[in-house]
Amino acid sequence: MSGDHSHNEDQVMLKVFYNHKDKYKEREHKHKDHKKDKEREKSKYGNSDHKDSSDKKHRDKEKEKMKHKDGSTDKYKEKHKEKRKEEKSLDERIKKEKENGFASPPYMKSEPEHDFYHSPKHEKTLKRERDDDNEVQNWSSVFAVISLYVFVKDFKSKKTKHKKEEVTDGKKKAKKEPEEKWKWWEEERYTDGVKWKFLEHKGPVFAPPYEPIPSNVKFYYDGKHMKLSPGAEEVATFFAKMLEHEYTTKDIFRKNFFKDWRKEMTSEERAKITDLKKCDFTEMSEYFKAQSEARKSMSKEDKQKIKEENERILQEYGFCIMDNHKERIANFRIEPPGLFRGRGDHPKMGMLKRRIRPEDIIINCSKDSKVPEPPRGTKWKEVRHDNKVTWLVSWTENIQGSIKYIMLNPSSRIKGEKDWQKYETARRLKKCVDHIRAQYRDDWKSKEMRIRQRAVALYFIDKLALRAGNEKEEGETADTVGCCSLRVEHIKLYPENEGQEYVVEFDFLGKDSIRYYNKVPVEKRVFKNLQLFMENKEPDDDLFDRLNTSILNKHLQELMDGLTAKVFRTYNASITLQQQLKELTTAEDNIPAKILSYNRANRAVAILCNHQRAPPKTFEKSMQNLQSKIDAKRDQLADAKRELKSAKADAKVRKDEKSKKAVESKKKAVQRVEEQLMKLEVQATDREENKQIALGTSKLNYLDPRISVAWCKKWGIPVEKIYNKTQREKFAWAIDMADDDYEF
DNA sequence: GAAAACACTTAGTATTACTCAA
DNA sequence: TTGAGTAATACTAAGTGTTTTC
Repeated sequence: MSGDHSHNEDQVMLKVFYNHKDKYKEREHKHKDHKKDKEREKSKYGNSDHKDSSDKKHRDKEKEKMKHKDGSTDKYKEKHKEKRKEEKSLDERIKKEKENGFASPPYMKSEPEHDFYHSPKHEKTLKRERDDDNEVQNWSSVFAVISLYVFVKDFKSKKTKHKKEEVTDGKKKAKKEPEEKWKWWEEERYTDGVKWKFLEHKGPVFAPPYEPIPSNVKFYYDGKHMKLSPGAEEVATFFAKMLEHEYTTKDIFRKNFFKDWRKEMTSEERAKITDLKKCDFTEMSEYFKAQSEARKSMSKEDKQKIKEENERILQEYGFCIMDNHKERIANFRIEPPGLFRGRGDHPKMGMLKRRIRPEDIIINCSKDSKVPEPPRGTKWKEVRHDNKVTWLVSWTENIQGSIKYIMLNPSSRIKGEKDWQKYETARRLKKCVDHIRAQYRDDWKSKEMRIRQRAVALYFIDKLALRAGNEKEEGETADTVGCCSLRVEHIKLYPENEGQEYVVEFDFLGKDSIRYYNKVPVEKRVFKNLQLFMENKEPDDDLFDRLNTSILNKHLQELMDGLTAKVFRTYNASITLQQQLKELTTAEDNIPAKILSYNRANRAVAILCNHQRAPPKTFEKSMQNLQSKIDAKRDQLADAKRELKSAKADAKVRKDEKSKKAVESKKKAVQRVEEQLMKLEVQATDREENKQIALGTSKLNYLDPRISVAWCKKWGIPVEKIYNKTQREKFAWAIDMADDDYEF
């Protein structure tokens, strides 16, 4: 967790911040020019009392808008209006038909029958269920619908493919493109807090039971061999497996581990093993290393077998049926026992994460679904049917006492809808951000301390994309902060620094104990306020002592429906991407150069959001490799040019067709090599700039995918160059709906 | 109204799978 | 065919923000 920025990186960072600041100024300017707009906005949002009825009406209206149509998608929705009309009437028909509360489908698509996926497994289940009179009706109707309309994730299964082809052949060939994906974004959403109407799954996959190590792999205490009881041995292996890791050198880790380990020992063991330093795990560690080596060098067939088994488990447990669609589950495996690996200086690192048993598990599914079977001889803690939540399985973890969940994959409807909604909220912020900014600037002058604090904090959240900063229980987690929980010790004020006025230096550990370091010039008022907030305080006192996240969010909620601190991060990230893309993309550039521009825009966002990574272990080496490739390519280019030159000379003398052709082909060769060289150089630049910056987090969580999709469409870049397969699945909605002129 | 519980998103790292040059 | 390097995926910790409880 270094987080130490080099000078260079600081500059990059500052550059982006300055950019940001300039843009902000620009916006302010615009703001002045549009006083009328401002006035309108003001009346729209009010400025003191937000509880007046017109305001409420407005908010309700906004809410309504969000529910049914999102500004951006007007055009898009229009496209599908017709279709939906059709579907809706069907919907109603079906609703009337099924009123017994089970998985009645929202509607049925008028898809050709041959387009369905009928897994052999379903057939089986269906047959089994037919034996049960009570359920026959439910099941047959459910499956009738499912068969008509199941979202098919993977058609690769041979049987299915075969079946499908048969049917397709029997009917018209028109529907050749088979992978018809379910476009949930073309459908109505639930608006009443209901997350689903039907949910069925097979429950979690438990961690494999402990396999004792062979008796020749020994554990030594104080130099003497000691056979451990199975319970103590298992925990010992957890430590042994981590022996190479830095964790095991840390005092807290060792202390916590030892304490928990002793709890698992028999009383004899406990009496004997009193000092971790005297424990010798090396044989165990070697054994596991050898095992993983063996796994690597397994025969192809064996590897294939394992792969097939994993695939089987995935097929059985990795999917659920939610509202007539087969959806992928994200984490269907229960976390195996082990030693807790908290990040940063976590006071609980090294503690034993205990094994989760069926008795710890709460299953969530619909009443009319087939409840998953617990492993033989066990039972679930509870089975509930709560369709106001999205999780399938939950358990309480023993380190922090928090609840863990099994939920759906990001490609699922339930996650996608939420994600889409998130960006729509951010776009609504775009519409009123000028007003909000004007307001908090005004609040810097407030007579009330709490309001000034709120306004300065909000300024940081907006300008620097800081996280909200909830309070944390002391001693339970690593000491990290966000905006509202900043302490006096985390900032330094410089009336003047390196030629700039009113500079604030931030230095603190944020989420995941990643260091945030930044020097920013701020407005005089902010600076003066900060001086005031810090007066007569100790370094470990709260900077904003009259503020917390719930006060801040309550305030934001009044400014805009659905507005919270984190919306600013989404908004600023997405708007920055859009602006940077506009700024950096050059029409004349070729595709690799354009992609470099994209990555740079993405990088600007990652820097803004402080998304860091440890430089890859192989970084230097891979850079060297790339450099030697570049050198080789340069040599090749020189050769090609030489050859072209001589060919030209040759052609001048001979003046025949053959030599002219030779010149042409040499020219082309030069061009080709030049292109290759450029590609490599671009790659090197990209990689170098990316050394400590993680692009993935912002790409996945902060950047409205429609911006990227639109950019791809506009410049003719294949979307595969920007999003890999998983990302394309997650953003299928955006890829489908964004046109090249999409504006965030 | 504060604390605790809950639900869900965001985050970096470890592991695995894939790719491509030798 | 192999294995090094890289990309993708899996994993799970650590946040945010809402709801429930006391």
